Amino acid sequence: MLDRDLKRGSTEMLIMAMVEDRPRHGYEIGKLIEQRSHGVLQFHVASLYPLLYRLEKRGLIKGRWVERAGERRRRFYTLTAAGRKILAEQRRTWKDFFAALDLVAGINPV
Amino acid sequence: MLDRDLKRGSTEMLIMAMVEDRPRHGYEIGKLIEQRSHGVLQFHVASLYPLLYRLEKRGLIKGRWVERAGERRRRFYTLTAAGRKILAEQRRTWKDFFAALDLVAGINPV
DNA sequence: GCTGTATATATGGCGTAGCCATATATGGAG
DNA sequence: CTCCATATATGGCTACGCCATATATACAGC
Repeated sequence: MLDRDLKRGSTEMLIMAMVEDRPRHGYEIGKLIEQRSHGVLQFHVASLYPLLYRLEKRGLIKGRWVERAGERRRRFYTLTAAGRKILAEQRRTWKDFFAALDLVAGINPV
Repeated sequence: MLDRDLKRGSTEMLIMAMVEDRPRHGYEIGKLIEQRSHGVLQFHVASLYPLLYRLEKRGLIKGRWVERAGERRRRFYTLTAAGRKILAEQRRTWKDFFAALDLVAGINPV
């Protein structure tokens, strides 16, 4: 099993969770996920940006370009109302999935 | 996100967990996972059998045909020593992954 | 005898998520 | 002048799990 298989389907939730409370740009999102998970979860750029475009296209996040003098342009994303709904659903789905996994395969030690 | 993406990488662990304590045949494994997870986890036959072959080829489970009068032939699988080791690793990996997911995206309610 | 359902295994082809590799560009440290 | 962190972009690949379909037997109901 490869690490990328583990992550399948969790990436959208992670991204959305990062822009839940305030706008963030792509690079920041990637770094933050890595930091907060103590390196367990890492985002490769080739996954990160296409994911952001996909989420925006589906109306779950909304991006806007911000250009400041002496800074490279950055695109900041915020969670939309639709995104908030889907995020809640995905949290629930993952929780249920893990509970089921524990029930069948016994993940948590007794 | 499709359900099949969630499951990626968990299928091997589930199969191995089912043959951890005693031999079971493919069909039984599939049904048992479905039952024990209350329908949350389902195995499609087109995933189940190739997975069993793959695990056997890698030496993680060992199968043997059992034929009894008035019964269709069935292949019973048991976990090998190598399988036991990998199963422990995968349990740990999933536990860590979920902990990280919770840390970053907040799966469990406060 | 016929039909339908549960049991049981088998496999070719498909979609797609996340990655590899690579590209472009800028600011600051040394 | 070089190197690194920052910041975004994309063509092509791999591999997992699924769809669809196939074969075969036991048993219940009529």
